[in-house]
Amino acid sequence: MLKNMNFIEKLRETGLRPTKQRVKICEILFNREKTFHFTINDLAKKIFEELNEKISLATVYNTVHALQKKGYLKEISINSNKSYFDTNTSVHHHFYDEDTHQLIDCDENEIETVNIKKNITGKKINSVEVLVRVASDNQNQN
Amino acid sequence: MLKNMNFIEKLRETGLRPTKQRVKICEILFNREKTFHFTINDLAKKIFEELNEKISLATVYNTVHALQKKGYLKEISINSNKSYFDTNTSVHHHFYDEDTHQLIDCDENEIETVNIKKNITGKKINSVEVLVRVASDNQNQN
DNA sequence: TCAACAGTTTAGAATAATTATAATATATAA
DNA sequence: TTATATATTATAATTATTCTAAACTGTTGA
Ligand SMILES: [Mn+2]
Ligand SMILES: [Mn+2]
Ligand SMILES: [Zn+2]
Ligand SMILES: [Zn+2]
Repeated sequence: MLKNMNFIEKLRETGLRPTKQRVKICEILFNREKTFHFTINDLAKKIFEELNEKISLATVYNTVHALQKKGYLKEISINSNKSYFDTNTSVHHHFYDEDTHQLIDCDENEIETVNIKKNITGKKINSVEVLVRVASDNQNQN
Repeated sequence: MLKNMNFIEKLRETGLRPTKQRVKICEILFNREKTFHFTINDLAKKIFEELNEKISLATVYNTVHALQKKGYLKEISINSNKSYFDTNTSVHHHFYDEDTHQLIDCDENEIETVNIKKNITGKKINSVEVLVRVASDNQNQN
């Protein structure tokens, strides 16, 4: 689902009825330059800021899960108390800023391809993803 | 906290009172050959199997968090609905079996050192960890 | 055009993991 | 042994998420 699209068409193509709520959520999620990493709460807050009316939390959950199922969103595991979602659905790596709790995507060229030497018989590799945890460097005030 | 230790001594050394419950939990967690990856529920179940009396869930949480704070346990993020803990507290990589929901540690030599080319000014890297998701290979029945 | 129907939204209830509370019990220092 | 700080426990509270069931809306085809 790319930038500045007709989301009504797009939703219909993927078998999702283009309701007012879904179109608005798609605009918020996908009409942007960069990858968006968010929690359900981030999204609900942004919806309320951009619209003046609010969309039910249940609908936000429903829509995010529907978009995820259709492959337009990906869930990311950073910590275990809430779900993060990502508009970049490719297999890719992240920096996680432990101070600001922000996720940053890594481009292909920023992390060398990870070489896996282990093989588990009967199992295939679905994804290989790196998480780089960073925090402010208060040590070297030199 | 190594295998077959006097956990009463060990706990006292780290400033934790060696209560009956803590000693028993340490025995279950650390008296084993291999790394133990577990959820609070896994641990609570195992406690009830090995002891005949049960330890309050609140105490299980308290003890796991106390051990984590002292550096004897590490929290792992696999999915966002429950916490996984790891008796291997070093920075290391994992295979996650999406069929069985089991975590497997990677040895140093099983994944080549990940080369990070990106630098974020003012931030230092705390850890670089790889998660390899695997699942049963039903494709090649050839 | 518009009724019919399936799919969607919604508020609120239910669930599940985790954390907080506060009374009771225990470990340890004096 | 006794006093004090800490820990355990049952239970309540909290938080994220999912479920429910009634009201609503998008779409289809007469
Ligand atoms: Mn947690
Ligand atoms: Mn989830
Ligand atoms: Zn991303
Ligand atoms: Zn591990």
